[in-house]
Amino acid sequence: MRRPTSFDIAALAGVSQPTVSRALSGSPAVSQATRARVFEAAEALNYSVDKNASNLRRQASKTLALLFFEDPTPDDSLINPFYLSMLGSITRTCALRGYDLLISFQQLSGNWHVDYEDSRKADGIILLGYGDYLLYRPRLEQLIEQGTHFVRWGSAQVGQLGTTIGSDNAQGGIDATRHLLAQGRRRIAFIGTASPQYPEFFERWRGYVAALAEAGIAADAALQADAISTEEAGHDAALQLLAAGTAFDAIFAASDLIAIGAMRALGEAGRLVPRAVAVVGFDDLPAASLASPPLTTVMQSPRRAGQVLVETLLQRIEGGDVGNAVLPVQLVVRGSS
Amino acid sequence: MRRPTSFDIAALAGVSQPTVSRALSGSPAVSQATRARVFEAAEALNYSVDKNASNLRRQASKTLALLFFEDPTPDDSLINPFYLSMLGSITRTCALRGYDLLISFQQLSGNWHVDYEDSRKADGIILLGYGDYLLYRPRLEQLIEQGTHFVRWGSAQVGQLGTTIGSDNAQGGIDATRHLLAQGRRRIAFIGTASPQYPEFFERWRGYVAALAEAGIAADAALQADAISTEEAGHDAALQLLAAGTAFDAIFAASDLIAIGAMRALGEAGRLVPRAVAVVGFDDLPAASLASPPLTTVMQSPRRAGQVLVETLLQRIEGGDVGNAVLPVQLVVRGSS
DNA sequence: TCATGGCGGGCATACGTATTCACGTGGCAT
DNA sequence: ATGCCACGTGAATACGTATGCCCGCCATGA
Repeated sequence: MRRPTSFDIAALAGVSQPTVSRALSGSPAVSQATRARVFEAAEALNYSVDKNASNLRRQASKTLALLFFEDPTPDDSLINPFYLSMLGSITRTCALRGYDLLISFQQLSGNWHVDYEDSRKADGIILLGYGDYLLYRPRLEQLIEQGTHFVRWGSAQVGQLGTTIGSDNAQGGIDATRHLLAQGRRRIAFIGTASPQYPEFFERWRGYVAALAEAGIAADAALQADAISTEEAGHDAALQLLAAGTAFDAIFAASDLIAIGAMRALGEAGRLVPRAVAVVGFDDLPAASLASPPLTTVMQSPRRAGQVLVETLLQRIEGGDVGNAVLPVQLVVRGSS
Repeated sequence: MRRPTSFDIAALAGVSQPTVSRALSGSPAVSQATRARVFEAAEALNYSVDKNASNLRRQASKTLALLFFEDPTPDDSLINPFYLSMLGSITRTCALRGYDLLISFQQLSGNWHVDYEDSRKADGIILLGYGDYLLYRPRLEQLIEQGTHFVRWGSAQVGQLGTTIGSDNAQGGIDATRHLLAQGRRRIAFIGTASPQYPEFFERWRGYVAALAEAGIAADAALQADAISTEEAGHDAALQLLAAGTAFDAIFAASDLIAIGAMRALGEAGRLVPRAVAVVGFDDLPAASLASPPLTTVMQSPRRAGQVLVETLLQRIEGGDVGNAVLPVQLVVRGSS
């Protein structure tokens, strides 16, 4: 049997098709009695509104698109776990607001900027992912020019393109470094990157430098090693530091994965954590508390992050002129420091 | 300026609207010259096909829906990491085949079974999640009755409802247990559940029993403790085993999270891993190799799993009559055994 | 030269819902 | 009693694309 349409419901309920539409969409222009009849008929025929037709007519899809970027590991399915844990909260918030969620993984260098909202698949876009800001920027510019509704997760500092939601990375850097200083550490290494090309890491680094300055310590370039995102990179960067021979008694890693990689390297080199080297990470991944020793880290709340992202995007879609948001972070002290 | 439609392209290219449609969708009924003109015009106006209109006309959405279930932790965003790592491969395979992916988290007890394909939001559904099969079953029955296209991840044994893709859980149980036996362990505990209500765990348990039988050992009910999915449950179950006082020299845990929880409990009780108790898990989560000691486990390939799920579903949608698939597993030996 | 056939492309219409507009009916106030 | 208004509903149409059908043109063969 053919799938029922609103006409079938209309016939069964003894009203016209438009009335069916009105009744089902909760329009106040239909009486209670009629509404009840319509619902009954819809129930009987197992009817549900055809999303495509509805979207076409209304010129809106009640759908958001979530775009993940992961440039460093293009072919693998290794998404940063922190983003994955946002996913739950994003989908839930969407559902709560009656929106569906489309999801897609993208190469940063692809031409994703001309897609989802463009073809009316989504009313707005959430951008998630670390990545080289230089690659990112021109695409953001095009999105803005097109008038696409979007929000992104990143560094919510001024001068960033588009509405951006992010953790208070600088404060996190300060908290982590102060904590290490309070433990009596003085030679604190930073593994991450101090390049503004990666604004989140850059902010964390600035917090680190600021906290050192407070204690009257100048940042030492020899105590900084580059690593982007992955456990592997953290491992290699730590090895590099060890090989360079510069003494250090603590590491502030720009992410938990980096920190875990670094701890592995320290372990291989026979340097005890936290005795010889204290380690602090950033993110509070589930893996952080499972590591050994459990990793002290700066917690970002993926739940809150996801909520704010969705709420902000919806406000933008509805024409609101909302700005960036900075979310608080919190130091979680565990065994590694 | 208004968003361009196929009529605008037609006017610019000097052809009719249907020709634009044909040209863009690659119909052979349009000449190279015309096609080129159309593409040029589309490019110039920054045109892209309106998905809603296209879907409406074609009565298909070129979209799949992915439904996650997580009954044990209903309010939290803690999805089983194994499913999350499938996500990457699922979205990639979808993209490769020109499909979009809708995603949604569901309560097992909700009425998700009357939604996505029903309202033409998706052409088919992928079901992911552990969970009580008793809750699950009636919904599956309804899906089948409705003629909805779906595949699910689970135990691909006979007697399961719907097309199911799953790992070779029984073989995994056998491999893990044989491995422990080969290490000279004789008192091997099983943490998970031996209830057919959770078919995947049940299969793993059956493999465990079979391998024991091979070695002339009868399964001892005192060496079995219940735990579903979570790290917490694994921890508690292990404590329970310890408290019961029955001696054991190895644990086969039905999942990595359980194994990690169990190792934590062992650590708290001062039982050394692997010296006093060897531990083997199941899944090969990223966290498995980060645990200490690194967890020996039965690897399921999330990449392959995602691919097979999508490919199978697409075949079903295209009318193919494909059956279940059992994916091979592989034992990964690490420090915990 | 004309018939035939094939190919490229136009015309018309279908897809199913949401919305605008207009109309009828009933109640209330004058 | 009449006029006005508000409320509930129906008729018509818009949304933008895809497709069945048909036609005209050009090339080929007799």
